Amino acid sequence: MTRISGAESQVMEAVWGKGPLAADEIVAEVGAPQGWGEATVKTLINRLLKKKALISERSEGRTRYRALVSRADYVQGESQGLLDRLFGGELAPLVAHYAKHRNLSPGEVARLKRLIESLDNGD
Amino acid sequence: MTRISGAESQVMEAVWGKGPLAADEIVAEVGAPQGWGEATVKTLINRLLKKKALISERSEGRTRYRALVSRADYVQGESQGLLDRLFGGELAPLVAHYAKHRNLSPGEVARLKRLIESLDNGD
DNA sequence: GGCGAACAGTTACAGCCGTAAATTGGTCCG
DNA sequence: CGGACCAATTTACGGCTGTAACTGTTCGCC
Repeated sequence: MTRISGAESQVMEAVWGKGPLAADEIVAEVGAPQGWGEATVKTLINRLLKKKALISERSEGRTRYRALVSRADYVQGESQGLLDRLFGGELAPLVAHYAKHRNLSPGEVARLKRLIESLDNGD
Repeated sequence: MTRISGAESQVMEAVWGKGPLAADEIVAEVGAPQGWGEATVKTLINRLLKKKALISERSEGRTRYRALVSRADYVQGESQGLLDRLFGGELAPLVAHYAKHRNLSPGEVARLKRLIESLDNGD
């Protein structure tokens, strides 16, 4: 339960995105883009196994790794921590900060607007 | 330029919040709440000096530490990283996620709505 | 059934981080 | 001038992280 680190999360993203993957598939998926060697990815996989974020299961002669923690939970923890540490746990200050320092594109503003509206009435 | 770590950021928050502080003031401000000894806080201060996030200046017989990096820059870097890693660099997915998993209070929704509107028309 | 290839898992190592003590160096008061 | 304080530097050490090589195991083919 030691927290998923940055590099490890790349591996998790691959598995979350594509379902259970074999080691060499994970290497192809994240090692290559990241410039990591095969050995490195293996280490990450094993650390994730050890911290029970992945489980290995053998099927049709290949070992595949399946996620044991959900992406939602992970994202939850990460963003919660950031929100709490930096913005008093509230969204509005984050959005304000982001708007001020990054120039939201009109498209993004529109998307946000629709989203907020849907939250406001209904659902 | 090595990035401000978690513990270090506590020290930075104190200085950002209260302006230049002396060592023992920082200890009182962050060491006590966090349960850190004086020595620990000293280490953090020194690491921050080394990475040029703080500078020490002597005035009226006391050495005070002043922030060299702005909170905005720090916050920027941190939240940018999170947004990029977890939400494709866009705000809307973060807001959506947060809404889904944390039940925005109506008050917060209203605040967001006003904020978005002000972004939309104007400035 | 043995051997090599493929694959799974283990060990390694340096750097950063949290936590802290010890040592050195500078200032100011008496 | 000599302590007393305070600041700064150095050293310590275990755990986590990024990065990687090495070893042990399994399975198919001869």
